[in-house]
Amino acid sequence: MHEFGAKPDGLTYNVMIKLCARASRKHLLVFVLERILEMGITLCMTTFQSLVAAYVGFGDLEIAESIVQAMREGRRDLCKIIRELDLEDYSSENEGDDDDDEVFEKLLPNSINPSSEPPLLPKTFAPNSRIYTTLMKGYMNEGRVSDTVRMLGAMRRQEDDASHPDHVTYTTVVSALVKAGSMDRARQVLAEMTRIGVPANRITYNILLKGYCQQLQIDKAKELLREMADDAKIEPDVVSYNILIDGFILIDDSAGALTFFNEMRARGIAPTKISYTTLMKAFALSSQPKLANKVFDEMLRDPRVKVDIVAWNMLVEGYCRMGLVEEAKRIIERMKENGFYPNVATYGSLANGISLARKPGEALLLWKEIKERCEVKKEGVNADSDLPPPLKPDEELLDALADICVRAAFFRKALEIVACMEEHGIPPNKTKYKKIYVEMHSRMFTSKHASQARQDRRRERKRAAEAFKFWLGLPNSYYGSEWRLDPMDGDEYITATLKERFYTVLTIQ
DNA sequence: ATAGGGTTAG
Repeated sequence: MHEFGAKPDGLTYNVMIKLCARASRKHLLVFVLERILEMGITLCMTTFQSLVAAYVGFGDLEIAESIVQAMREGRRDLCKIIRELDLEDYSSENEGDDDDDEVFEKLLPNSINPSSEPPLLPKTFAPNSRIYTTLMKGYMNEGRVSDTVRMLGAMRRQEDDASHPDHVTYTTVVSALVKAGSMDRARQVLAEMTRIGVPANRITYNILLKGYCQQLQIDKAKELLREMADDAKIEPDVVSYNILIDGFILIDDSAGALTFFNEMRARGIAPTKISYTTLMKAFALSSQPKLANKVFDEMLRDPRVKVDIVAWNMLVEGYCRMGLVEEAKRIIERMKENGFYPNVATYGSLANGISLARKPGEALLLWKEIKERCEVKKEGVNADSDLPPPLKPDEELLDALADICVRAAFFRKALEIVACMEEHGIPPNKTKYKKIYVEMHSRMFTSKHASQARQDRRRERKRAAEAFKFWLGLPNSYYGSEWRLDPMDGDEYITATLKERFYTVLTIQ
């Protein structure tokens, strides 16, 4: 920056706070503040605002609260306060990506050798309603409704006008109440807003609409939609309608969803990609993939919106819900041709479709594709940009695949998948797999009349089955008959990582 | 794409 003769200002560092937040560098936040002070840059309220928002984003309400409290008390040793709290729960484990270390060291050289005495604020800053509201959001995020409401009361009692609750503060309270399912109390807050002359806006109403939909009170939502237009003179927008359309899905009414989609367009409100995708969801979830496809085609034709991965996935989901694997695979080919790589949601839908269609062979193909994308290819990073981006599988996807493989007696693959689950910190549902195994395969390989040739062919599968039983903690050829069939034993006995374990087992014989 | 409190799809 200096090379270009440009000097960083307060805004620069507000961006940097956001950068630290996005890169999961909580412990660096305090050094942004210190850097601003060391460079003699004029501090402004937005910096404190950004800081509190960042800590709230990290879910660290202790530091967020302490900043607000220190500001209230007019303390100038804020950096020291934050540093000490930061130290208490410091762990480098979840502090971002090592590769970014150098960048941050350059941006915040003071973070490497922190000054022994953190700098003082040049003057004091009193919190304003924005900062209070940000802290309030922290309470809301943690479901602390009574703290949210108590905060509102405290703000009302403040002497300075800058700290009084405004429409955003009230909307945050409404949101907290709605999240807790307290629609009546939320309506009381809305009434209070009108009464005291802090009028609700479209966002407030949209939050309430969402609340009624979540409570499956679609009639109340429709009523409120009318009320906001007729009484409050706030025209519903595309978000309001998207919420209602989704509300119809929640009560299994795809026809109602379509009606509202059409009503929205009749009112001259342009659908967004979310509107289209939500309507597709209505048809996908009601086993009408062809209708979902029609919506998708209309979305393709609408120049105002761009089809994205979510829309493609919804299309795939529609076919997979019906177990139409071939159609789903064709869609996935098309999405690839259009430059979209399938993601966990795509593969998750497909895995469920394969399970429904009872085509375990498809699961093997899918697992092969997923496995290739799970492996982090260090060498390929700089070269071929054509490589699909690495995939982070989730529990739903891997569990669906493992389930299929266990049912189909693909034990080697099942072990690969559970190993992958452990690598990604997902606890495999051993109890479920054990149940499937016992119910479906416990009599496997027990036929005494099999020919020698057939027994030879089965050897490899049998070894895999034994390894799988070992992992499940079921009696197996390695531990013989002394093994008790106790659901807890397997978990307690086995301590090595799964990968080490089953590879060792497979090479014993 | 790039600070600044509250809402919508997978």
